Amino acid sequence: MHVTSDQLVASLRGKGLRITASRRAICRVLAESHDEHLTAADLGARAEAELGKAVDQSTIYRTIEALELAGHLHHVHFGHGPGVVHLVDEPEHHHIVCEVCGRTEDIPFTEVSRLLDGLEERYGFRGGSVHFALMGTCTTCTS
Amino acid sequence: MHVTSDQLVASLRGKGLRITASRRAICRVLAESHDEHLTAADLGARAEAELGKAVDQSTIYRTIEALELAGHLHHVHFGHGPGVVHLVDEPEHHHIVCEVCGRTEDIPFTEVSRLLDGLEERYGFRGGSVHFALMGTCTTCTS
DNA sequence: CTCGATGCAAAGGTTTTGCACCAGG
DNA sequence: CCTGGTGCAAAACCTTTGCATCGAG
Repeated sequence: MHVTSDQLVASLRGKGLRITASRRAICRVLAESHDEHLTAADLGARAEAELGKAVDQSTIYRTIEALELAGHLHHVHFGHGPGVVHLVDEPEHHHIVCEVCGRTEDIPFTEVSRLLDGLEERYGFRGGSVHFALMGTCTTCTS
Repeated sequence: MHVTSDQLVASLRGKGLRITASRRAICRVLAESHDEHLTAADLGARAEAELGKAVDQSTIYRTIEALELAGHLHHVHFGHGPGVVHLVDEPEHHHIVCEVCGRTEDIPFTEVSRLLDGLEERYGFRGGSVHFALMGTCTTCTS
């Protein structure tokens, strides 16, 4: 099962952080869009819609930071432009992005773990971050 | 052998582009530092040193763009912060970056090509871009 | 009551762009 | 000459920060 808004809220509270209406809205948006990749701007817009009042961008970024520190959020770069954020429930995945059409796809982390094991042996490098997407070209655009 | 400054200049000229003292200096800097990864700022500073006069940042970026379009330059992101640029002579390589200490290393492209072949089969995705480094942790920092 | 969260505004760092002028071919 | 390159300045873009105030616990 996926992380719920309440679990996120509880986790923040457990860390001694305070829960406000804005944070609750942000958590709700994230829980509702666990399968999407939202920019800070997206997240802000949806939270404002849920809440019916403005949420400052600094609040968005600071809440993202809090959730990231709490281990609930990853933020990832898909190319140039804004970073995106998604919950770290469900199996860890990596991202591939077509540089031509911009299409993105999630791939199971196990697909890349073999490569990363090789790198560890040969280069003393434990690659584990999905912070940047893999860039390339999808077959449609390869034609 | 590595690309020379003259070859870069000739290539630009061949595309109908014009050669100025600034561009010549930029090409010379790039040819001299084929094994380094330079930010636009680095490149500008060195070009100014070679030339003994100021080169505007917009000129740097526009020349980078021209060389990239001509297929001579890759620009790569090693994490947050400025992108870096390097010539695409010599065997293609990928980059690994330790997220903790910031150490970077080049790895032969063949190390990752097996992974990418698998992705192509299973996801219809030809990964070929080295636009983003692989992020992870080096053994020193894993301890 | 205290300390964390918020909003506002401003700065930060990198890259892009508009525009008038200059100069390569 | 004509088109592309240059410098300058400003904007664009995303993110971070300082500070006074608010409000959760």
